[in-house]
Amino acid sequence: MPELPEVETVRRQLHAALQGQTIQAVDLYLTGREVPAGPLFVAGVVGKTVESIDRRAKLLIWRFKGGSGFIGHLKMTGKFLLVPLDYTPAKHDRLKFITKSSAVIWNDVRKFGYVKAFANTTELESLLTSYGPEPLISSAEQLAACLLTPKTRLLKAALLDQTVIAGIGNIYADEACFLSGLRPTRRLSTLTAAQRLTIANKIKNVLSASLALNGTTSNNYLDVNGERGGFVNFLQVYGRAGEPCRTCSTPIKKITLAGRGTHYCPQCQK
DNA sequence: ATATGCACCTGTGTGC
DNA sequence: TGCACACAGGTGCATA
Repeated sequence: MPELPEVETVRRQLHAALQGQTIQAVDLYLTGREVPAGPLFVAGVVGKTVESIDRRAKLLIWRFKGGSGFIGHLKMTGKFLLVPLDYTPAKHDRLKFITKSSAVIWNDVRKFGYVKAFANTTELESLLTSYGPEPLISSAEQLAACLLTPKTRLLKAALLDQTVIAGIGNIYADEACFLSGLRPTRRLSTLTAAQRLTIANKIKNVLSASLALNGTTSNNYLDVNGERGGFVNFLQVYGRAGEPCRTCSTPIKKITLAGRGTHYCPQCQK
């Protein structure tokens, strides 16, 4: 579910809560694809001290002192929740990481998310090889250059491809297209250099603006404190099918593109 | 080499 | 109230 702003919000909160903390115990509620080699995973985590919680694309990276750690992908409904030690397990809880003063729950309704251990930096790097540049770190010029080829590709499909630019998902792809005045159905070859630079800047702008409000909760994303993201009130097109465009009042249109619900203003976006 | 469709799961909202 | 169906923030695969 979560895209870059939501994952980064969770990263910041987890990092603040866990840096320097030792994982004293782990409760494993369910073993399956989402927790590969469950007992082995638990054994690799217990007793480790958190050095940092980092992020690459939509992946959270738990780094332990000594170089090992694990990555976590929230996919559509994954959550890390910070809870008190006397917390009662809830439906869809998969893991509980227990520290001296609190605990972190890994909960995932749809089981698409996963955690996966790595033993050292080399193993971690091998898990991160196929991602494009980070949009909040890279310059607009760098991002614009990622949208040149393949020429026949749909703009929306390119934006969703994590190997092109990392971290953009369905919400921010649609929002960035609207803010750029570009239809998501445009082929890359039809974009001018100025338009590529515009959308690159809008990608950075919309991700930053959303991050400042702890992301977007349209359905069930929650941060580690169970709080909703505040950016939902500022969405221009996502989830607004049939509602008037905030700029020109034309009803927002919804189509399927790249297999995803895609929202745009037929008047403002060309 | 791209697009499409489906698969992975569960929950929720809608319309009959 | 029940039921059937569409749809959901992500990816990865098989097929066209």
